[in-house]
Amino acid sequence: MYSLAEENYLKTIFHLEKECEGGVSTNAIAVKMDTKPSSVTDMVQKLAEKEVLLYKKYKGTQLTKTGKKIAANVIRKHRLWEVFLVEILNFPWDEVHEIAEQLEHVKSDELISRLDKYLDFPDFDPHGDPIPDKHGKIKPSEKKLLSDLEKNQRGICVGVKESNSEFLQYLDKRKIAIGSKIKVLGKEFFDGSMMIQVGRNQLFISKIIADNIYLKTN
Amino acid sequence: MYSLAEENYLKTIFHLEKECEGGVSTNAIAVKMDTKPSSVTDMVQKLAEKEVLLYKKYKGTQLTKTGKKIAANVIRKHRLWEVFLVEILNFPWDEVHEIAEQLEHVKSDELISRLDKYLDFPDFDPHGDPIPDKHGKIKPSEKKLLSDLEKNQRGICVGVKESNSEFLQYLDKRKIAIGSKIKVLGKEFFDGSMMIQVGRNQLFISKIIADNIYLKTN
DNA sequence: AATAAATATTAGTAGTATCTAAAATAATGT
DNA sequence: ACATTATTTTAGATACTACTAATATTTATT
Ligand SMILES: [Mn+2]
Ligand SMILES: [Mn+2]
Ligand SMILES: [Mn+2]
Ligand SMILES: [Mn+2]
Repeated sequence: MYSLAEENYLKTIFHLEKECEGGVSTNAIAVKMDTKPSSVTDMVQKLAEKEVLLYKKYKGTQLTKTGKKIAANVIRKHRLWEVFLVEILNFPWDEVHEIAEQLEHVKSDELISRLDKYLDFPDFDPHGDPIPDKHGKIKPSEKKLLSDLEKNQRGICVGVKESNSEFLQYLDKRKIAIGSKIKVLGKEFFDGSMMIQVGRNQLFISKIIADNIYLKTN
Repeated sequence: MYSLAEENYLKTIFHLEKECEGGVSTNAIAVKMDTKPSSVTDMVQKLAEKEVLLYKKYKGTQLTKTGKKIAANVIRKHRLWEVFLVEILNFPWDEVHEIAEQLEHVKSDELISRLDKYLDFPDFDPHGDPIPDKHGKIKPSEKKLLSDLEKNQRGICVGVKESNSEFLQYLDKRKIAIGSKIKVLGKEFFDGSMMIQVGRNQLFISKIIADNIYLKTN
């Protein structure tokens, strides 16, 4: 059984592996977890002994198959609980992450299995992130960043990249939600800002915003 | 904010205070928490400094008003989650306690408030125990032990005293549940064993069983 | 009241998870 | 190539929780 701290490290490394190729750095983990590099070294060495990750001094770490499975399971629990909080308890989507951070560490396979069934086996969490299956497998989904679309292209919002509260409330205010139809009306060359149409409304967004919205195009 | 360990101590002492009058002994806490008396002394001294309980060396402890409130809130969360697990996720009543032991420590008032509402503000958990309100107040309920009834008295099962899995499964097998109508057909003088009627069935139970079933009589 | 037994506390140790400060290694710029 | 900077690791300290063994206190027994 893995401790809360161990689970959080595995989860963080799992997420970082998708961005950095070939070994996650100590610093990257420290930044993401808001802790000190020395603490990361300690934990990473402990986890290496438990064989959930590979570690070579000064060279960064990679999860083993076991490590990935444990991490994916924590993420599965996190996202299922988020669905529960939004769909069943009617939380706004910007308030659920913190609570799911706690719920994801509750240990009971039976609980997650029943929760999954009760929620009717959802494939995505409220922010559009895929929910791993019980074996840790994640469906690959072809989604594009809004910032990569060109003028006159259109798509449906399927997720967000960052999901901090301020950003999600920004989207709420502008009626951008999962499922919204978005069309690029114009795109500035030099700063990547855009004029877009969301439903009937037209609005202007910066590249930073466009970099954090995922669309499915057809 | 109180740690998981602290919350468990407060909860345990809260429960023990109802039985032992005038100070809960270190040993009693140790037995109930399956730990060593020396560990209890350590923790109790720490909690005394935080002023959630009163402690005099060799004299046992008593919760302060603050301590009682914290404990009651943990119990409130525990029991609400048990209702959720049984009523919503259809867990059998003998499997929910362990999971609720973990869920009770999730910190979010908003979560509990919404869960309470979603469950339609239940007054009792699946074992018949009262759910404290958000101020920590518990409705006093007049319930009697089955073992205190005499021949020909009758009542409705409203709860159980012990709720370990074996006992609850024993009750399941004999179709004794919350809401069951029970009548005492006969009672042995020397060992307190009874012949009872549950619905249409007659069955024989030992005093130990009768000591753990609560009835409401009218 | 003296002795024995039960109960409770203290002292010292250990495991977990963090931190700061110092030292080691790697990467970068001239 | 060498100096500077950034990154990473180690050493040593702290907080938390629980343990064992030794000591102190209370309670029960004769
Ligand atoms: Mn989240
Ligand atoms: Mn977490
Ligand atoms: Mn319970
Ligand atoms: Mn607990």
